[in-house]
Amino acid sequence: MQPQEKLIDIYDRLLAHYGPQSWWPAETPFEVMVGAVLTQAASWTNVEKALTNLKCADALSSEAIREMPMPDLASLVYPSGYYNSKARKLKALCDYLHERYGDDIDKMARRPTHELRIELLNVHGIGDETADDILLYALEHPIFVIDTYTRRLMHRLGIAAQDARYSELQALFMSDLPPNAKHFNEYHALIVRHSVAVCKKKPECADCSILDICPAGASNAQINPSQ
DNA sequence: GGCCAGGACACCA
DNA sequence: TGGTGTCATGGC
Repeated sequence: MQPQEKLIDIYDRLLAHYGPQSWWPAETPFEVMVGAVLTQAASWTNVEKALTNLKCADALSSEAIREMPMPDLASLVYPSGYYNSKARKLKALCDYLHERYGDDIDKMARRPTHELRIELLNVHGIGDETADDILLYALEHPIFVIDTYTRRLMHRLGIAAQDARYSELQALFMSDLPPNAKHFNEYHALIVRHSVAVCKKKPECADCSILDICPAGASNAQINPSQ
C-alpha cells in the first residue's frame, strides 16, 4: 500500500470508529492559542485546570495576560506545570499579538501561512508543534500538526522512524494529503483521540486493533516513500 | 516512590 | 547541527 493510501486508510478507520471530533476543545481562537502553550509537555487535564483558573480570574484575554504581574499569571497556570516558563511564554505570545496585529486575530489569520509560521517561531516559547497548533486550530490554516501521539503512531505503523524529524513527518502528511484545514484538523484530532483511548496495559484491546497495531512492537521503520 | 504526559529553550561541543 | 540539562505538576 502506498503512503498516501495508507494515510487515507488510517484516517478512514479512525473516523469510522471514533466519529468526527470537531476539535480543538476551546471556545475562542485565543483560548486555542493559550491552550497550545499550556499543553506543552503536560496532560490536557492539567491544562484544563489552568484554563479554568484563567477564566475564573477573567484573565483569558491578550490584554489581561499582558497586564497581569508575572507571579499572578504563574499562579493561575500552576496546574499545567512549568508555571514560570509558561507564564513568560504566554506574555511573549500576547505581546506579539498586540504589537503585530493589535490583538486582532482575524487580521492575523488573513496572513499567508508560511509567513505566520515564521513569525510564530520567532516568539519565545513557540516551537514547531505549538506554531502549527495555532495555525491549524486557531487560524484554520491547512497545516498538519506533528505531536508525540502522531510521531508514536507513525512509528508503530511502520511509516516513519521514531527519531524522524518534525519537518520530515509533516512533509509526509502534507505531500500525500490534499491541503484541507478541516481534514488536517479532524485527522490530528482523531490521532489524539485514538492515542488517549489506546489501553497501554492491554495491547490486544479493541482500540489498538483498529489500526492493526502491536503497541509493544516498535518497528525499525524508516521514512520510505516506496513502502 | 517512580514513571510518564500532546515542548521548548539555553548551552555546549 | 545535534545532544543534554532544565523547567514542574498531577495521575496512576
